[in-house]
Amino acid sequence: MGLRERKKLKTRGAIQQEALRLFIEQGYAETTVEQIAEAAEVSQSTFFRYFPTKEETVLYDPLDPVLLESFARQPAELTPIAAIRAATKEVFSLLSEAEWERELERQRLVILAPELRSALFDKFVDGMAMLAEAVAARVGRDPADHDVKVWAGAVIGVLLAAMTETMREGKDGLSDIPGNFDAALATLDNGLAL
Amino acid sequence: MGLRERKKLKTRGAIQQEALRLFIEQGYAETTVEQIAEAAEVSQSTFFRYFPTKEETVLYDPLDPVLLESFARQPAELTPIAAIRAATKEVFSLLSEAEWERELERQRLVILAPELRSALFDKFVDGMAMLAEAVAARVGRDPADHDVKVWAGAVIGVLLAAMTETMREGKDGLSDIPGNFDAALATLDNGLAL
DNA sequence: TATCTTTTGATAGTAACTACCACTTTTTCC
DNA sequence: GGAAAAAGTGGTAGTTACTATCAAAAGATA
Repeated sequence: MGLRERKKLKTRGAIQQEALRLFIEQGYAETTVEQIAEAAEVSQSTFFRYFPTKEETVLYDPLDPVLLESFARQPAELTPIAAIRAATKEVFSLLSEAEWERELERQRLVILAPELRSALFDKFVDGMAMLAEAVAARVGRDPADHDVKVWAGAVIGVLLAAMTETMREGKDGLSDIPGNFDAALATLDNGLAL
Repeated sequence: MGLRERKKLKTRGAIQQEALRLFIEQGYAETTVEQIAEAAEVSQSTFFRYFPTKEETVLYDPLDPVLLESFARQPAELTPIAAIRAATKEVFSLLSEAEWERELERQRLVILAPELRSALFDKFVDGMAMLAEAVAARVGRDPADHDVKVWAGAVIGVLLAAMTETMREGKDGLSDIPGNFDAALATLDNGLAL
């Protein structure tokens, strides 16, 4: 890996880290891009070269691809939903204490700042498409298949429900999205009796 | 109703109408608030007094409350999902040709403009909460009940899937969100077999 | 008519984001 | 190793959504 690429990774990391720090300290809306750029020791121009919007500094989730890969590796006997649950469990258990803290903090930020929450939409749509593709490969169907799409939609919807549930609790430091997500998936897998 | 109130309704309507017209003609991002204000013959200050953001001129959906009310009136024998399907069918059949056109146009706008799509998130979250409340009343459970929330999440997720499916088709003038939604709900009601 | 309240428009400002250009740093090729 | 090409950086000058403030106009009330 050339020097140029290493430098890029470093600046990207620095910007994101300083952004998160400032958001936590002062709040999202109260932090300007100017401040972030200054703290990361780059110009505003550079900031916008690395992140198309201020939102993206928080919204980028490095865990997504890891989760998908783990999902693909789960044994074939499991139902698709059981495979999701196993994958999330595996990935989160691999996280170090510090990474776990950082991830929870990020999720808290996303949930608490209304501007960020609304920007989440596109992430959900993208996630749904990726999920549809992954499960299609798993059960040997077309990703464009109607049932596959509906299934992915339902799973993403359940994730949304878990998020908002966490949101409502979230006065204190709990905010256990993964746990709530797992419970919700279990319910969905059991047939959604009402 | 006093003159003051009538005037307010009129300005509100004028702003929204001119906004939609301009968005369709020139695109959402290409239309400035200044243009809308000018077309509606008000100042920018007044614009922002009526609509907190530019987005809100498109995002307000007058059909939501009507749908909920219809849902509550559906016969008790129907499963909750069957009740949703019956309600949407009823409400859309009540629309005049012109209203239907206008509603489709609005939905097309929301789907096509990325800025608007991301602003949809809060609408979905709100919709999910309202749906949870409605279905809780219907089956005699607590709206905070875990199963109820998961169910509402799944339904909203399925709606999301129907929307994106429509989005992908949507090169031509089709864009039949209600139809796709109905089909997706049918699948969900049959147990999401994969 | 006189006064009190609401609505309006004008002005000035902030902050996110874009376009452009000159300058420096890294890579590539001889 | 050095020159040319490519990529990355910072600065400046915009545009636009949105906020704050205030004086003038219009409507309600008596």
